[in-house]
This record gives sequence, structure tokens and C-alpha cells, in this order.
Amino acid sequence: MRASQYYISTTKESPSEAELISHQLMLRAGLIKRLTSGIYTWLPLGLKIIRKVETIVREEMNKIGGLEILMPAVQPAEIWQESGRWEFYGKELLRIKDRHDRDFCFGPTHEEVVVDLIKKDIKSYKQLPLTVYQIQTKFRDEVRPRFGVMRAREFIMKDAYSFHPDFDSLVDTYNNMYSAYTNIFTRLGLKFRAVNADTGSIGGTGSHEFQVLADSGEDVIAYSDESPYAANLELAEAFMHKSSRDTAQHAMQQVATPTQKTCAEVAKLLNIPLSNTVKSLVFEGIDGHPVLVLIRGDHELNEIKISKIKQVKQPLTFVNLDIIQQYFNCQPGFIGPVGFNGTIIVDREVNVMSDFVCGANLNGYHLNFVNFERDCNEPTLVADIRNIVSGDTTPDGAGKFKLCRGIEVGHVFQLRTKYSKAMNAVYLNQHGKTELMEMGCYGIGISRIVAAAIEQNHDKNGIIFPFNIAPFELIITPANYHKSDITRTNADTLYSSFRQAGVDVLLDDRNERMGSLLADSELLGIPYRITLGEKTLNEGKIELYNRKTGEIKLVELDGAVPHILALVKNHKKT
RNA sequence: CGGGGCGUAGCGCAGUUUGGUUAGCGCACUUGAUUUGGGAUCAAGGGGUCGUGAGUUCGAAUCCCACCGCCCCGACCA
Repeated sequence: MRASQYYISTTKESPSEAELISHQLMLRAGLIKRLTSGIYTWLPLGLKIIRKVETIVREEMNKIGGLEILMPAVQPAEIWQESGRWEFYGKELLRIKDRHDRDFCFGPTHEEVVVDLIKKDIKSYKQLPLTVYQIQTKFRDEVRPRFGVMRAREFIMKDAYSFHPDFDSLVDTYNNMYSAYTNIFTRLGLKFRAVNADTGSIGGTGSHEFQVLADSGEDVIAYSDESPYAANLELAEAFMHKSSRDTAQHAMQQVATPTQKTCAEVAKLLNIPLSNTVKSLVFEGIDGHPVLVLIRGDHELNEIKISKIKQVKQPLTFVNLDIIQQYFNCQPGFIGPVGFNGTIIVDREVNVMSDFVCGANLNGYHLNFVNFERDCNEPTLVADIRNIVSGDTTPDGAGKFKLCRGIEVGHVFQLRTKYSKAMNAVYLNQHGKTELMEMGCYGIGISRIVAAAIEQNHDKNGIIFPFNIAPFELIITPANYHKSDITRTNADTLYSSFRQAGVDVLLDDRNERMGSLLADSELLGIPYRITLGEKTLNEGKIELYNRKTGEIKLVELDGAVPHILALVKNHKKT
């Protein structure tokens, strides 16, 4: 491709709308252009990257027997009512009406469509298992779109769905999918980690997220420094250090804490470790009465974990001050379990505490040396409801937790029979008996990958694309292309040689100054650059620049093509 | 939806507080000249519903009201 005939719209300044570095660079490099909030046009350069990502994804899906289909983006309300999600999906589902006033939605995901398809076509165990996938535009009316294509409303996603006669078959495909994902993200040249994940609103049992490691990521990943254990913080399980309480050593004692409302302040006043204190949180319960939740003073509540506890009302809601006054007779900051007769849910760490400090249910006072059973009711329920913290022992006991941030680019789920049950997707087994299909679903955020790759690979001059998804593999930047015959002839010859050899090459023949060409090539993140001008050509040499290492070396013009071909082929092997 | 900020040329901004000729600057764009190995210089140009609507006023980018859009911070997810 010749740059003079291509669509390149780079800018020096980044638009004020962009906060995240990848967003800024995508706009500056002219990969995308915003049409409206969370909705973007992909320009030729950006789309070229998307296509390269898609190709890798397709190849790996096909390798494990996935069959590509293309489902409609616009879906009728009926199938969503059938699955029950027309009501449950909420405002994120973009609902539209046709001319007959019938309800439709723009698909945020395709479980309904695919189940409807498969249940009508697949009748026998002989046709199972079956995996289909598509690469398609989705729409989710996000509460807050942000970071460009990272969290867009309209985005491109690969979604795959598998159907099985039994759970073993599902696990089989799930494992194949897991390996395929590992191959995909490896080939994309990304540093990533697969982690145990929450199954969220899609539902189901087993689930892993594929997280691209980046400080700007919205997710927190907890991983073990010794073992393979890794999980989203939302799910990361705390280790049980001890299983029983120590015996009480002291009688309960009321202490004045006139201004100390937080555990940290109380611990400081009493000169005790923060881990000896207990924090009290009050949520609305399902029975209309408040639920008291106890967490060790140095820990944080995990909202996902607590949301799974059936006594707690969904969505998770703190009770208001009046209710606290009514049930605890004090202000928040002095709440505690002593004298409270309602539901008490405690973290496992709290359950094994003795002689601890908590609020006295009396404004201005806390209690020291409190013990369950002796001083207050035993917990109604004991559960793991806290966030793990860096340095905690991992649940396998084999290492310590470390935390880092990640961008979720892929997610695999064992859906089991959630949708086949709701929509009656059944088949006949060997014995002619009707059975529910087992299902899995597997997503990859194609457009998000581009942003994630940039987030992970950039420097002050711009993007450093991993080779396999770079918009071009090689750029030729001639000095004085329009003035110097020798430069133009050599540049053209190199260009056609590389083209014939199958290299994805861009010849920057724009009539710009050298500085602009070089700056653009670096902004665009093209892995290799050949610079040539009369100065070096007269010595029979050209200059080869490696975007990633920053290395510049002079190469003999004669052997340049095979030399660079070898470099390119080496990348393509992976 | 709650809180904060913004809306003036493709991009980045000034002008708004205190209303007053023809609305400015830089980048980008067009033409010409000199240039050309790290984002050139000079000259001449094109490009504006000042977010929209309704008001106040002799006069509104500027003041008032309403609406719309965008960005950032909290509840969602690939």
C-alpha cells in the first residue's frame, strides 16, 4: 500500500475526550473516530488490525471444530421473554420497536438466538456435541461508556456456544476452548492471565476470564506467587488460617470512644492491632429486617460474595439511618452484635475471633473483649465474604496472594442447562429418552483487544503493535522520495520486492518532511521500518529500525530483502 | 440515575467575569516560493447555525430560562 493513496489521519495533539493512553493513541493514530458516546467508526488502519485479530481467532476456533455462523443483530422480544431475560436484563438491553409496534432488541449477546436455532435443528444425541461461533457487532447500552472502544456500547465480539449430551462432553469442549483462548492471546502477543471468575448475570457454574495485564485495567486479579491459582478479586477465596476460636481471656468491657467511629480510630485509641477489631455493616435483608454483617477491621467486604448470600436483599442496599436507629439505637460507627437479635452474617475470619472490639450499640462507646455465645448471639451464617489482600495465603495453601490489574478480553462459561431448561432445548439420547442439552458459552472482545494491546504496548512516541496484529508489518520511509531519483527508484524496488514476497508493507510516499514520516511510523506502531536516502544509498546501505527494541542498524541494500524477510517469517511462525 | 466539568472551524484553545464594529490564535487543509535524515520558513487563501430553542436588550458567543450533547467520579461487563 502506498501512503499517498491510503487513509492516514494522524494528529499531534490528542483530543480532550480521551483519558486513557490507548484511547488517546487510537485517536491520534487515526484508528477510530467517535460518532457519539460509546459508538465508533473504525477507519482503514484500525479495521485492518481488527481483521488480523479476527483471523487469529477464527483459525483457533476452527482448529477445535468450531463452526462459524452469523446470527441476526436484531432479535425479537419473544425469545427473550422465553428465557426470562426480557425482564431481567435491564436497561442495558437496547429495546426497539418495528413499524407494527412489535418489540425487538439489538442483541447484547446471543444465547436466545442460538438456543432457538439449535433446539429446532438438533434432535438426536448423534448430532452432539456441536460448537458454533460468530464474530459480530453487539450493542449493550452501558451505564457509562468510557475509554473509547475499551468500554463501548457498540463493539465487536466473538461469541461461541457449545451444546452437549452430558456434562463430561461440556467439560471436554470447555477445556479445548480454554486452550484455544490461550493460543489466541499468545499469538496476539499479549501478556495475559486466565483467572477463575464470577459467573455474573449470564449464570452457570465453571468460568474463567482471560485478563490482559495492564495497570489501567478495571479488574483486579489475585494470583498466587507459588501456585497456578489465580482469580478475579471478586471471586478469590480467602484461606482459612484456623478453624476454632481461642477461649475468652477477659470479661467484656465498655470503653468510651466519643469521636472514634472507624475501626482504625478505635484501634489507635486502644492501642491494639486493627485485626482485633470487628466492623459492622447493615444491609437490607430479604425478610424486611436488617442483616448485620461483620468483617474484621482490617478487611474489606466483597460485594460479589455477600450478594450471593440468600438472606441479603438484592440489589445490595445499605439500610438508612432511621432503621439503624430503630434496630441498634445508635449511629453508624457504634454498631455491634451485642444485644442484636436479628440475622448476623460473619466472615470466616471473624467467626474464629475472641476477645474482639466492636461497637457497643451506644453512641460514643465500643466494647472490648467481646466473645460470641458469651456476650452476643452466635452468627446465623459464617461465610467467606471479604476481599483477600496482598500477602494472604492462597486457598490451596501453596503460596501468597499478589494483586495486579487486568483488562478482561475473554470469558469462558459452563452454562450447563440454564438456557436449555428455560427454552426447552432437548434431544433424544441412545435410549430414546428426552434430555436437556448441556451448554457452554465463550466470548472474546475483539475490539477491546485492540485497545488492550495498545494499553500494554506503547511508549512516548506511540503504539508498539505486537507483530501479528500490526496494521502493517513494514513501513518504508524514503527521504526526498519526490526529489531524488535514486531514492525513489530504490524505494519502489524494495516496495515491490516485499509485496511480492507477501510482506504487508506500507510505502510512505507522501511529500512530507522526514520528521513527519518518522513520527507517524512510530505513532502507528509498525514493527519494522526501512529508511533510505541518498546519503546511505551511496554507500550501498539502508537503515532498519525495530519499533519494539528501538534498535537502528545499517543493512547492505543487496541482502536487505532476504534479511528482512527472515525477520518477518520468524514472527509468522507463532 | 446521583455528583463535578465542558460545549466557539477537522483538532487544541482564547474571548464570556464587566454585552458594543467584520469572532480570534496554534495545529491541520489549499496555492506558490525557498526548503527537506526527526513534526520547516515566508506569502496568499478556504473553512464558523459561537450546541439547540425561547427570552432580556438599540445590540447577545457574552446576561436569564429550558432543552440537547460530550467528558470525568460512583452502581454494569467482552
